Amino acid sequence: MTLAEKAYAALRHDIIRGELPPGKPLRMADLSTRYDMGFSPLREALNRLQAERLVEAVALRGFTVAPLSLAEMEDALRLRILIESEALRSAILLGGDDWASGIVAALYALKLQVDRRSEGGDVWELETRHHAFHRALLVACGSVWMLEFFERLYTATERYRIPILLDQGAESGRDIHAEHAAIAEAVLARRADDAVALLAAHYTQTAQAIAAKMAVTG
Amino acid sequence: MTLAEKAYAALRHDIIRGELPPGKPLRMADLSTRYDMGFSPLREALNRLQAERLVEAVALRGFTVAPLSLAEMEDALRLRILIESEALRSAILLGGDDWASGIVAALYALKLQVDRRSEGGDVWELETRHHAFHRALLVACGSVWMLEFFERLYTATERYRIPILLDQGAESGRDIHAEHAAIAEAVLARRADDAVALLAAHYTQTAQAIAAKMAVTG
DNA sequence: GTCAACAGAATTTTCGAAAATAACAAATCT
DNA sequence: AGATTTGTTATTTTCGAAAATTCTGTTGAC
Repeated sequence: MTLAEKAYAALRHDIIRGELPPGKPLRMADLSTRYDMGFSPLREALNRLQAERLVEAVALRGFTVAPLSLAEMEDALRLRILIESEALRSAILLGGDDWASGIVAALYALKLQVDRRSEGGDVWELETRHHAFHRALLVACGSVWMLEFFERLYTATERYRIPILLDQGAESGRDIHAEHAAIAEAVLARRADDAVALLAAHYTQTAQAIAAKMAVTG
Repeated sequence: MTLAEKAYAALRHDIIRGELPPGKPLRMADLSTRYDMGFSPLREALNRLQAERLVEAVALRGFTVAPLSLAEMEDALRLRILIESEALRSAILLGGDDWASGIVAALYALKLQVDRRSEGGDVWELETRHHAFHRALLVACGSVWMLEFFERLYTATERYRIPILLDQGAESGRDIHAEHAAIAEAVLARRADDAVALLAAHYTQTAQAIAAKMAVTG
């Protein structure tokens, strides 16, 4: 693994997790000491992240962490529903046994980590498995572009979900596992309309929870 | 404008236009002489293009121009229909006078260049105006993510359309201007269903023309 | 008191060379 | 003869410094 790839992974991680907060200027000198490498691999990583809209760049004035806004979050979630609905229908049509068992496995792994949460389970591992579950639903859709946009939008919305995720107690009465299980059940039974409706509802509720949170914390 | 931005624009241009053909290895030394600059700005540009899937990178083995495939083209055009249909409906709902007159202007500018084509009009200018027309249709959709994905997919499909565009004679009996005019008319009359159907048909025909061309030329 | 111009500092951008790695060819061993 | 190792070359990757640019604080004029 080259340094540039390490820099990319590390910066991406720190931005998504909120360790580098939105709007923060990313000075080359600071990054160089923080990640212990020269300018070149950092610049490469920052340019890739710029293309992904995780950082913004102004010529000769450097990079900053991309800002967050309620409007962008709602926009991204709306597009997630559009694209993932289509992808899910395709996957239900095209998916084979590997796909189906992958969903079962991902759901089970997610559940294990969900149950560990109250006793201090790693919240980032939970997030990783959540991502894996949603990807498992769509992976058989047969469209590389849909999967790419899924990843892009998931990353974008993940940044908004972090505050909720870190806020252990405030679950706002949702039973997340039940939602996931219901989606998985409908998908595995190949009830496309049900599955899409459940998935859309899942995201709409997420959007509302985020909006409520952002209204409080600013 | 920094050198890195120049490098990005030049490389992007040359790849999309096919001057750097699919699969071609992009050696740093060659690029350095070709564009007359050092490695650093080139690497930055290549990294951004990698994130846009216009070039592929393998660690320690350099960059190559991303390949083309019929399957990817059909995938991209299918997604264009999905996303642009939704964007077009939004734009028809939200668009004001600026948007509407922008469409009229873009269509007119496009027509001017189309008419110059038989007498050796610049084909790249034609392509620029074609892009501008399709963007003008959607620009009022109110979703930055949709517009971003539109640009991504337009760029991806543009590479496939180049052979057809350069092939002056072979028009396969389509009246492209009539198709654009019909779309614009339906959009301006706010007949969303008609407009979406016409746009989808426009793309489907394009996909077929590309597929036919690729079957011949390989 | 406000605005413009100017120096100095801070920062990014670019270059050229050194280091690291992979691909290739030749030589040695089984 | 075939396979494995060794050395050479080509290429990418990284670093550190120089160049270019922007920002900041101060001075001077109106």
